[in-house]
Amino acid sequence: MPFEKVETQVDFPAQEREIQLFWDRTQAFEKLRKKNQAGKPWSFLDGPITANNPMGVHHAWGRTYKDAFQRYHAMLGRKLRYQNGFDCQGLWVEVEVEKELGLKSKRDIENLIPGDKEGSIAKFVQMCKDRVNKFARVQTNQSIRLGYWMDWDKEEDWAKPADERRSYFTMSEENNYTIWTFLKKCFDRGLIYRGSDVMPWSGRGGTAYSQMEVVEGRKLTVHAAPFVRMPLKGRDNEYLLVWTTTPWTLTSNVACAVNPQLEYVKVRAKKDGAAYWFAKANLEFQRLEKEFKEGFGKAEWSWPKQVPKLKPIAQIFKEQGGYDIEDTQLGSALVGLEYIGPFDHLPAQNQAGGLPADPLLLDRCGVSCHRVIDGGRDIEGNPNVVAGEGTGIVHIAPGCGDIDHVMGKANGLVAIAPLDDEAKFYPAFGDFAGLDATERSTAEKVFAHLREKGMLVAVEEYPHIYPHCWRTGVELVFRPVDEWFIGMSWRQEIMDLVQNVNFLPESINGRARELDWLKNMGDWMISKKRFWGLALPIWVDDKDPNQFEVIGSREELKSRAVEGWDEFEGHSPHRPYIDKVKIRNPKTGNLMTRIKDVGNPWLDAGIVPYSTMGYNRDKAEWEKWFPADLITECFPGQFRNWFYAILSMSTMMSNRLPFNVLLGHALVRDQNGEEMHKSKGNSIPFEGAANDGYEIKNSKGVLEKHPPMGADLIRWIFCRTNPATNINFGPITADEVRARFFLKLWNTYAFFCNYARLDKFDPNAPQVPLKDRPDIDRWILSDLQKLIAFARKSFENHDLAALCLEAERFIDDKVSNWYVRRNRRRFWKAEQGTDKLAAYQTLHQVLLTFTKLLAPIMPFLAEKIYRNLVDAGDHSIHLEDYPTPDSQMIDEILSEDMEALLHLVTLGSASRNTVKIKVRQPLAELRVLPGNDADRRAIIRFADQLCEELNLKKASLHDANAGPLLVPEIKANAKNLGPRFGQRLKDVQQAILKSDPLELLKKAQTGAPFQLLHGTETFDLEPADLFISLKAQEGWTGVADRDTQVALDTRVTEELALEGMARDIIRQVQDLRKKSGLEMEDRIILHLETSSELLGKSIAGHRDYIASETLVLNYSTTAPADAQVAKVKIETHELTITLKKA
RNA sequence: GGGCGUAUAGCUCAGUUGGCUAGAGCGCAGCUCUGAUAAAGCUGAGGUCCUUGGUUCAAAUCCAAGUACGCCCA
Repeated sequence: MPFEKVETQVDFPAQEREIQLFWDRTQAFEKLRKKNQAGKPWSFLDGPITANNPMGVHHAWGRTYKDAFQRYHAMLGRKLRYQNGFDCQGLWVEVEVEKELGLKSKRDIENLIPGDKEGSIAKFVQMCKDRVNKFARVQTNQSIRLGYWMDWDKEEDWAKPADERRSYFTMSEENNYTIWTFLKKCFDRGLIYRGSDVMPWSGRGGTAYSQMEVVEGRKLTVHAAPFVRMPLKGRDNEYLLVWTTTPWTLTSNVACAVNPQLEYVKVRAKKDGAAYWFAKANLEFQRLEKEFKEGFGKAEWSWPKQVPKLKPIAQIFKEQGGYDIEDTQLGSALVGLEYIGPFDHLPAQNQAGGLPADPLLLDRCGVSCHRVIDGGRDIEGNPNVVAGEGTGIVHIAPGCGDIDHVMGKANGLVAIAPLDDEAKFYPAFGDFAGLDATERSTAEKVFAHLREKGMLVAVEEYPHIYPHCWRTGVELVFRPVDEWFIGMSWRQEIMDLVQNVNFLPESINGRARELDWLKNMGDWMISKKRFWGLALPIWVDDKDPNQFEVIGSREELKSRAVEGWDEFEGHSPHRPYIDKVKIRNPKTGNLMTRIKDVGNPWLDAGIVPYSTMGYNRDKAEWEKWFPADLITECFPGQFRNWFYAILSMSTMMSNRLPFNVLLGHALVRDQNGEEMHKSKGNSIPFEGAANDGYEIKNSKGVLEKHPPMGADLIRWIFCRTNPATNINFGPITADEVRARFFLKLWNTYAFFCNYARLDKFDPNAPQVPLKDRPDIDRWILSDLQKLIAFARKSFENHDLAALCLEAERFIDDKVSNWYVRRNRRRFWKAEQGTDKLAAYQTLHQVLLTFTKLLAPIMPFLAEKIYRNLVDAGDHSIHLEDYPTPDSQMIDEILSEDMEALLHLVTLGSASRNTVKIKVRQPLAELRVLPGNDADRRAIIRFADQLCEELNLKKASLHDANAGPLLVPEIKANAKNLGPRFGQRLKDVQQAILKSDPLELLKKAQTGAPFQLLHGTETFDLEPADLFISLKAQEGWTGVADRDTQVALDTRVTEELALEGMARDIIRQVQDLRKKSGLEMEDRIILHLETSSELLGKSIAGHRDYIASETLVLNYSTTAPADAQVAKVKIETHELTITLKKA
C-alpha cells in the first residue's frame, strides 16, 4: 500500500541495504534483462579493473558512470551485455604475491619449492591466479554495494574456469589466444622484432621496463657525481675533464664524446700544473640554477635541503688554488685524441670484443678504444653533446646507457656491460665483482680508486630526476637486454583512426593528447622477464637465435607441436606448462622453443573489444556488439595505457575504432585537494564511504570519525562533478550534497507522503484536467517536462554533471522552496475538493517522474521513494520506461512569469528588509513599476501569490501616468570630489542638487564619465562622484534593480498591527504544539491569557483565525488542567498560552 | 627543453557567439521565515577577473608577450 508514514530522520545506508535485499529477493536485475531481451543492442565495454586489491573510493567514479549509462539505456529498452571485466595478469599481481610470501627476488620465486624451478613457477603462477580470484570476488561484492548492476558472478560461478564465468577475466584462454591473433597479425606484417637495446632495468625486479613504466617511477634523487680527469696520451700532464652522475659506469668507460662545433678551453690549474680540457661555456656556467630556486617541476620535487648549491667549474678550480686559461679550440680539434681510462686494469676492459664479446670486434677491447669521438646528433638533428650540465665532454659506456650504445655502434666501439640481472657486477670487474651498482658504497669505492690513481678532481652532490622501479623503489640501471618489440612504423594508421574518436569531456583535448602520444611514442616493448602473464607466442629456433615465429592460436600451436603438447594439454596458456610445447622450424628442421618472457599487461586489456565480444568465436555476435557505444575510464595515464592499447590493437585487428564515445574523468583527491594516501591518513576506503563509516585526519592531524555516506550519495557526488576536474572528496562535500539535495528531496517526499496518507489520497483517482489546475501546478508540470527533456539530452551528451546540477535546482529552488512552500495550505486544508486533488496529483506526478529521471544515478533512493509512491508490489522502478516529455504541458510564458514572480518577491523582501519590518507583520500595499514584460505580467497574474508570500493586503501595478514610483535622491560624494575640485566643491554640490535627479541618474547609469552644466560652468564627473538612493513618497520605501522598481507602504495601522500580533500568537501556539509532541492533525483546547489590552483586542478580533490555524477545537475560558503552558512575549506584551490535546 | 591546459570572492568553481552594475555554493555578519525541511529567504562585507600590450563603440571573454600552476612528453 503506498504512502506509509515517512520519517524525516533517515539512515540512507541502512535503507540501501534493505533495497539490495529487495532486489535480490525479486530478481530485479534478471527481470530487467528479460524485459529488454529483444531490444536493440546498446554496447558498453568495461575497461578491466585490476583485480589485485580491494577497490578504492576512486574506482566508484567511473563505475558510477558505467552503471548510470547502462541503467539509462536499459530504461530506454535497449539490450545490454552487462559484462564486467577484471584485469588479472602482470607484474602488479606478482608484486603482491611476493610481498605475501616475503620473497625478495626472482630467484626466490624460482626456489619456492627448493630445487624445483618448474614446480616453483607453477606454484607461484597458481598463487597469482588465486589472488586475482580472491580480489575479483571482493570487488564484485563492493560493486554490488555500489548499486552497480552487472551480470556478476554468483557463488557457483567462482568454481568455474575463468572462461566460463560471467565477468571477463584477462587471464582467460579466450583473452590470451586473441592476443596471439593480434601478435600474429603484427608478425605477418614484419613488425615483431627482438631488440638488444640498453634498457632501464630493475635489479630487484629482475626485469626491464617499458617506456610507460619508467614514467611511473621517476623520482628526485641525489647522486654523488665525480669530476674525473683522463690523461691524454702523448701529452704532458694534460687531461680530459669528464663528469658523470652514475660513477659505476666509469668501470665500463670506452670513449669520450665531444661536440665538434663547441668551443673548448684548456685550463691550467695552479695547484699541480695540470691542464684540463672542457667546454668553454661550462667554466662559469651556473648549473641547475633554475632548479635550485624553483625545484624540478613538481611540488614534491623542490631542491633537497641538505644539498648545497652547485659550483661552477671555475669555482672548483679557484678553491683548489686558481687557474689560467691557456688555449681555446673547437671540439673538432680534440676528436681522435687517445686517453687512459680510469679502470684499464680490469679484465673486462681488456677482453677482446668487449663484454659480452662482440664477434665482429674481436680485434679491439675497451682499453684500445679509448679516444675522443664526435658525439653526433640525434634524429631531430640536435647535438648529443652540449655544454651546460657536466663538462661538455661525455664519458661513453656503450654497455651502460642507451645513447652511449648508439654512439658506440656508430663509432665501432666495443661495449662493456658490467651488470648482471640483479644489477651486480660480473666477475670480470675485479674487486667490484658482486657489488650492487646502485649502492652508495659502490660509488665510494669508485672514488677511492680514482683518488688512488690521481684522477679524481672533485665530487659533488647532484640532484636530478632519475628513473626508479615503480614497485620496489630501487634505482634503475641501464643494461643491454634482449626484449621483444612491436615496431610502430604503422602509427599513422592508428592516428588516422584516432582523428575520428569522440573524446569527452571536450575540454580535456583527449584527441590531441592521444595523437601527441602516438606521434612521439617509441616501439612497444611487449616482453617481460617474469612469470605471471600472457605467454608471448614467440618460438625461437634452438640453434639459430635469429629465426623465430609467432603462433596465432591454440589450434595452430597444436598442429605445429612436435613435443610437449601432452604435458600442456589441460592447462591455461601460462608458464610453466606452455613452455613445454616445442615446434619445428620448417626452414632449418631445428626444434623451436618459446621465449620465457611474458607479455605486457596492456596487451591483455587492449584486446578486450575483440576477446569479450566473440571475435574468434562467433563473428556475427561480435559484429552485433562491436564497436562499443561507450567506454569510460579515468583519463590521466590512460592515453599511453588503455586508450593507446585498445586503439592500436583495434587498428591492427580490423582497422576500426573499438568504441564510438570515450568519456574520461579526472582524479579523486581528499577534500583539501591533496592526493589520498593511507599513510597520510586522508584516504577513504570504499566500504567506509558506502557503508561502514570511516576515519580521516582533521585539520589538527587527529583521526576523526565520519558516518557513512551511502552509495547513492557517493554516486551523486561523482556524477555532479565536472569530469574534467579533479574532485575533492570527503565529508564536507558529502554533508553539503546531502543537505542541499538528498534531504531536500527526502523531505519533500516525506511531506507529500505524510499528508497523502492522512488524506487517503488515491493516486488512481481520475486526473484533474490540466486546464482546471492552478497556474502554479501547470508551472511545475511545465518545468518538469523541460527537466525530462534536459535529462534525456544530458544522458545523450554524456553530461551527467549538467543533469545533476539541474535536478538539484529543480528540487531545491522549484519544488521544495517554491511549489511546496506556496502550496502547503492546499494540502492542509480540511475540505477535499478539486483544488486539493490537483495539488496532490501534481506533486505526486512531479516526485514520481523526478525519481524515474534520476533512478540511473541514485538507484537505491529512487527505488525507495518509488515503492512508497506507487503500489508497486515486486515491481522495481528500474523496470520502468524512462520518462518522455509531453510538449503539450510546456508553457514557456508561464515559466517566464513565475520566474518574474520570484524576482518580484526578492525585490519585495528587500524593501521589507530596508525598513526592518518583519514578514509576520502584514502591510497594506506593494506597488510595482515593471521594467520588462514578464514582470508586468507577473504582477497582474500572481498578485495573490505575492500578497501571500510577502504578507500584503494588496499588490498592484503602478500607474505610469501617476508619475514616477521612486525618485532618485542624489548627493555629492565629497570624498571623491574634494581633492579634484577644492574650493569649487560647493558649486559642484549646488549643481548636483539643482539638476533633475532623473536626468542625472540616467547619465550616471551609463557608467561613463559625463559632464554637468551649472550656469556657465561645466563639471566633469564620474558615476562614483555621486551617492544615489531611490526614495519613495512619505510613508513608503522603495528598492529597484536595473529594470523594475517596487514601493512598499510601510505604515502600520492599528488594524494591521493587531493582525500582526495574531500571527505572532499563532506562531507561538504552533511552537508549543510542536514542543508538546502533538501530531500535525491533533486538535487542541486553547486558553490564552494576557494583561495587555492591545493583545486582548488582537485575540478577540482574530479568534477564528487563530483557531483555524492551530486546530483549536474550542477555547477554554480557564486554563485547563494537565495542560502544556508557555509564557511568551508578543512584542512587549506578555501572554500565557495553555493548551491540551482535545 | 617541447606540447597541451588553467589562472575570476577566504575556499570550490560558473560565466555560451565579446554586450547591461562579473555571479553561485560554502564560510562570515545582521535581519527574517518556519507544523515537510539538520532547511530556507533578504541584506551586507569580501574582486587588480594573473601582468603588460593590442583589436573593438565595448574585453573576464578575442590576439600577442610575459608570470605562475597543472598535466603530458623529452
